[in-house]
Amino acid sequence: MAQKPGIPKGTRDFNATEVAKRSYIMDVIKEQFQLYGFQPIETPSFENSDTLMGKYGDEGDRLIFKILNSGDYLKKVSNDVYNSKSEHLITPSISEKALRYDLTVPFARYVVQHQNEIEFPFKRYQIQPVWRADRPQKGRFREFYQCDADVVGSTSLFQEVEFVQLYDAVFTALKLDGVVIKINNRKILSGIAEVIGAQDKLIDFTVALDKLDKIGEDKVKEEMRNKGISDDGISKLQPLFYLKGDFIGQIAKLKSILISSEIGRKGIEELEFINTAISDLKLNTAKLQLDVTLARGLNYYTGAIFEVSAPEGVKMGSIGGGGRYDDLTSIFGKPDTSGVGISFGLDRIYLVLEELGLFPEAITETTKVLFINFGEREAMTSLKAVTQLRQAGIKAELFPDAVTSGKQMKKQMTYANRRNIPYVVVVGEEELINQNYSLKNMISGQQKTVTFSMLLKSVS
RNA sequence: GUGGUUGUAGCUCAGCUGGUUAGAGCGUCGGUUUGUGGUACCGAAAGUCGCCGGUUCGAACCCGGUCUUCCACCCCA
Repeated sequence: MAQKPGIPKGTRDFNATEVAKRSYIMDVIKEQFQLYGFQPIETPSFENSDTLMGKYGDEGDRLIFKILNSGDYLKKVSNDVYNSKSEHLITPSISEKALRYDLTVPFARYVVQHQNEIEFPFKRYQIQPVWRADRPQKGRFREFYQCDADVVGSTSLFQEVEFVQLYDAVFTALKLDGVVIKINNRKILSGIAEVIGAQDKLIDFTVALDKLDKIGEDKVKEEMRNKGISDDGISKLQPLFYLKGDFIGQIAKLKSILISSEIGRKGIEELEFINTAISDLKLNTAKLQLDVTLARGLNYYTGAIFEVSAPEGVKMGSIGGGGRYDDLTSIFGKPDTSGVGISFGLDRIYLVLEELGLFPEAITETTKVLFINFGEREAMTSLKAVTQLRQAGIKAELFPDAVTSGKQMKKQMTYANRRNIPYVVVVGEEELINQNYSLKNMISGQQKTVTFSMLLKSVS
């Protein structure tokens, strides 16, 4: 055998079953997006580098796939730059475009670019692939789909409330019970940083705090110390490490910690509003949980932060995330436009549904009736019946190649069996003479001779 | 980007401290059954042991590089 072809690491081929299952998830999400009033848009798979670079931090820049300029791209590079061997200098001069890294930044660009055509508040959804030059792991790919819904141009906290409901609606529709919608607020994190005198180290502080679940209290403190947060400040955090219990209880404790911080109090107020509304409106299957250690997400979140984790017992990272960003469009020249949005990780949801066996049987259903092909005359008669069945909305097909021996018959039956086609119709010489059809049920193995109207009725 | 891990037939995997013609199960194909699949029996095909190089009389096995898989970190859906 010749050298086998392959695909780049972190990418995948999808077979018919996989495509059907992925479409199922996307259709459910789309349906809910539309029920909540979101309109679809699409943006190009690659953007100008300026649009993307610097929006995700240094780490993000590293993970953006850059597209090499066309033509003799080295010719334009000055000798100084060329000899510098510095990627920071060389990359911009040989690459001016890059594959999109997420859907939020291109959306912000879209909003600014089309601001005069858009009615605000603008609610849009977008389901498209994104690319990251990451090292693959379970549930982590270099090409994957994001399903985003965002609202820009409204500061109302009802948006946050509706997004919690939307998460609940989608996962309920997917029969994925028991997902946990974790919520936090950047203002609370800012408030805490303020209280411990580490306002300038907010990012370092939150990144460390976020790891509490994973590495434990001691390591978190160690990391904070390494980042230059004072021991005095860290000791003030102590109550945070034991902040357990229900939403209201946690809020009460936070209030006492953040009493001196105006921004912290504002964050608490927002969380209370959302929780009160959700308690009143009620969720179907999801749970809303306050998690003050939740700090993931991009540097641009300013208010609410969301993350959805799979039901307990499923080993999978987050299956969704989002938050409010007050200033994203100002990077592109449109200040004072608040946005809030959420994202669904299609590929991870797929893995979770697969693991729990939650895909409906029906989605992989293919052809329902296969006609055995005995030759030209028989095939023509069969094709007439096939056409009528199709008009009646029944998936039907004729085996394209004729029987030339008994083995061919066997081959066609095997084909039907492999493809899980539940009915086979035999139209041979006998049936042609008698103007009837031999209908075989492939599950029971029973066969009967019928007229067309009986055939239609049997397979409907 | 850092550290580790994996790669043998279409698939899942054996293969002892390096030693003749590299094995199994499942699948595929053929036959028992020339108008009948899914279960049974018989038989067959199929592998430059990820790729390149090195050590050795001799390498699937040891060493180096590279690609790939999965995992941890970084970060994240």
